[in-house]
Amino acid sequence: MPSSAAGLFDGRDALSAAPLLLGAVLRRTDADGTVAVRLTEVEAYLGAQDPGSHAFRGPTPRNAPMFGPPGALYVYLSYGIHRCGNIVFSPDGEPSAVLLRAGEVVEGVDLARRRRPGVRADAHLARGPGNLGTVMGWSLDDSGRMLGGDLQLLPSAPADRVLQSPRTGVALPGGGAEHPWRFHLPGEQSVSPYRASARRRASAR
DNA sequence: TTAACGATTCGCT
DNA sequence: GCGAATCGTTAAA
Repeated sequence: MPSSAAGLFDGRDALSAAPLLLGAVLRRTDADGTVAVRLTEVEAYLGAQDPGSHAFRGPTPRNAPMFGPPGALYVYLSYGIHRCGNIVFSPDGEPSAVLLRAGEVVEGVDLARRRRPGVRADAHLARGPGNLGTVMGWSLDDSGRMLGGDLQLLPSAPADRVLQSPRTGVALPGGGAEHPWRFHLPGEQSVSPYRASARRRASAR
């Protein structure tokens, strides 16, 4: 892992690390080229005490990286289609990860546009976790991979202003106002609009 | 083996 | 702003 990011993982869980990731740049290089994204929106997920987390019910083949060492990537398939990426934190071996929800493409805009045909505004290229995954070119093979090499996290100075709100799309108890674990930068075009989960919307009626 | 359910997105109104 | 599409993952039978 890059030495510059190492301190970020020392004894920190996803909840305390999430706001620090805002403004950081994630940079991935593969056969197609390089794309880098400046993170503008993230969400924290914990373990046994967080019913909204994939790790809540213990390890499974899919969420195994969340139970592994910090500094790994956890990629999962959402709705059978979208690849969403997380960065794993795990103080004391507790599963903990930060979902990368949105960002601004700061390098490789051409490649990002090619990966998202039909998108008009560049600010929308990496808006939403599935879309961010698409421009980054995640594959399920990236799940469990450690940061480093062709996958770099470049930390930034802490943002001077961070907004906090309930997590998007999480239906279970602890996903809504009880745990406002979504963090984003103010005034960013790339931040995805908040949306309650389908289940929560239905039950709210 | 089977059925239910999304840490979502996009197109249409 | 609303609603359907879509298929892997999970838990239960």
